[in-house]
Amino acid sequence: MQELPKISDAEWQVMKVLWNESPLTASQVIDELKKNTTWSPKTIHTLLNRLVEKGALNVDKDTTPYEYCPRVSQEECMRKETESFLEKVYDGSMKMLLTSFVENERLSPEEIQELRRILE
Amino acid sequence: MQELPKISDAEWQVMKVLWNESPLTASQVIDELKKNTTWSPKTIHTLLNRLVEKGALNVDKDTTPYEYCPRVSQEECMRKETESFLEKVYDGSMKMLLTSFVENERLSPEEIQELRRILE
DNA sequence: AACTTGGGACTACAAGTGTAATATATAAAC
DNA sequence: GTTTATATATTACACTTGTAGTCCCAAGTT
Repeated sequence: MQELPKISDAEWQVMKVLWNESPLTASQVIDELKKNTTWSPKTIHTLLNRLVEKGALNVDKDTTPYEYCPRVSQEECMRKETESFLEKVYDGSMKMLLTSFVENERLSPEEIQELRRILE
Repeated sequence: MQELPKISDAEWQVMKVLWNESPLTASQVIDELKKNTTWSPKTIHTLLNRLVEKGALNVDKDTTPYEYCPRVSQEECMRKETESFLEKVYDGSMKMLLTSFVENERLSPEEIQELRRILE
């Protein structure tokens, strides 16, 4: 696959909406984001456009209004973000992350159970 | 405790040096970072100063040369970074993170063993 | 004492980000 | 068809970040 563009924090929220369901028009994205943010519609337009410029979204200009959909896979973006986060904060060590998570008691017993199940 | 300042990617590398050992002079930090980066000493000075402005580092100006040491704990910064990363990428779900990590087979069997041990 | 050098202060500067406002084109309503 | 709303494009603007460069001064060097 191609280069993964760098997606900023605010942009991630937009991408998540479209990864969840697409294609969507700008207004649909705006409606969806109203639930979790206080962003002005203009702001969301800006973010959509930036994401298109970056190659993270595709815009279909043949429809009216335009429709947007992701051009990069959520899995890959997650992978890349996770990697750079782990590298930055935990020197790339998932073990350290989990350790500090457990030590800080940020997991309920049920969650720990679930995690162990995942590791089977 | 006080507000945790926002520490950028490059700044994290500087902080890690000082979390590892402090106080250190700028030149000592520079020497240490030479191992992992190609940054000019000037760049590192800038980063040190920014971190002082942000309140992440303390500088002792009574010594010559100045000595720097962290004012914020690594644990807290890790916690905060982890939280916002998890929120941004995995909707706050450690379970999703671990799941996708396992599914992508980014863990060796030994690592999985270790992780399970941690979860005891 | 003059000269050089390393440290520190201040300055630079473009790209990226958060957060929009304004202007224009187009479609819907009347 | 003209007005009105809506969608799209263009512009704004301060702050952060990466990445240094320049200027000045005190401490050693000759």
